[in-house]
Amino acid sequence: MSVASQPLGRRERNKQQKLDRITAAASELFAEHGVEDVTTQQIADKADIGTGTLFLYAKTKGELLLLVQNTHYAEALERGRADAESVPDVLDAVMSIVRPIVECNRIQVDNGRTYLREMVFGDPTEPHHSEALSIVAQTEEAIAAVLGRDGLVSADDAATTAHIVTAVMFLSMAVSLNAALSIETIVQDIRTQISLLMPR
Amino acid sequence: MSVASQPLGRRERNKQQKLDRITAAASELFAEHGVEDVTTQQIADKADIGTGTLFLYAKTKGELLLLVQNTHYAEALERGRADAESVPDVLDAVMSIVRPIVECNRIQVDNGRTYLREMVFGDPTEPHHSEALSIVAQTEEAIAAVLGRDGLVSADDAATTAHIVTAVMFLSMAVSLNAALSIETIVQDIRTQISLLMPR
DNA sequence: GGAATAAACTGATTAGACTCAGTTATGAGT
DNA sequence: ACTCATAACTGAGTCTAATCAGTTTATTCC
Repeated sequence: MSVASQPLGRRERNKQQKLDRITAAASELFAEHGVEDVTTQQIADKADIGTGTLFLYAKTKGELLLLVQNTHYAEALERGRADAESVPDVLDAVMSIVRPIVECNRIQVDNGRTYLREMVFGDPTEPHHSEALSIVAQTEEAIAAVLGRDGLVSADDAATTAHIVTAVMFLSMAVSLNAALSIETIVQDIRTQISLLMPR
Repeated sequence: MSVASQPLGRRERNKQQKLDRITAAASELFAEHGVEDVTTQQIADKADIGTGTLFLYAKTKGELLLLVQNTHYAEALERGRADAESVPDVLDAVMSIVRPIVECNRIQVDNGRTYLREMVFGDPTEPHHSEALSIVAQTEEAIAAVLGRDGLVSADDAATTAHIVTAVMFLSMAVSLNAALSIETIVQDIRTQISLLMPR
């Protein structure tokens, strides 16, 4: 075998496998019971690792949720970004980025809201948190790109507007009072707000 | 003594005194050490009540913080509302409502951020939480009033815009990445965003 | 005054996230 | 092959918010 074919020793491989088992275990348990009703002990047991080991891979339970949900969020963003390209109206195009994110976030309302809570209030120096922030930044870039594509607004204004759009979207999904609302209602609520932000 | 002069029996008076002692104890301890570094036990001890009694007056530690901070927030709103009247420019007037709220929220950054967290994610059926929501609603009304005072925007649009303003304000104050920023920087950040919302 | 009823109170106990002192596995140097 | 150093792991233990079965205190009604 070539020198580069096995750059990972047993140690690195074990670590990767453990992380995979943790991700799978947390993912399944969170999806089935909701974050609140799953203990870190259950996750450790299902991943077949010690209690303490879990916290070497994610410093808090919240980080564990970020780890699990980031992938879904990133995929939703990708879908929306693709959709937006073929939508002529700017507001509609922005909404085609927003919609998949809301849908993804609302697959399980509690998990979605807790995910947002962790993003806003969690520790940004933790790896999974900073990955989440990077996806948010990408979301704002995608929205800014749509806003700026007709040359009607400056790049600066597009970026600021995109930031407002994510703020509106986050709060609509997060607030307790909206917890019981349907995806459609939330999307409509967001649309009403950002329609006031469109270039006039 | 007249029949009406003592409408409160001993029971009601005791309850009120206890609530006062709890509010005072929590207020002092939170202000001195920050919510995170104060245990509910310390608050109960300082208020001279049993551990369990505390939770008859506030169902969670978060509710206790809402109880303490609501008063300050309401006062800040009142100050801002008064200031705004004498400011001719609409954007400046909105900012004179925003500024005292930010200042009040940032007296102790951790407490301010935790307060916002409780408002967004807490249980709206709890009394202190619902009071907080009522102050938010009043904030939006005050901002909407300023936005609509020149007759440039419809009442509906003013209300929606005011809602966006509070969303922007909340997130600017809440996000971990802004935790270290000065009041001035936060205010400027909010101003930049809401300037794009002004009637054009 | 003295039951009877209900509201308010209490602290020992529980549950669950997270820590840390001690152990084990891996890889590097010889 | 055999140290030695270090990274990774472990689960018993800690800390603290929150609960609840049992107790005290106030009020009502005779």
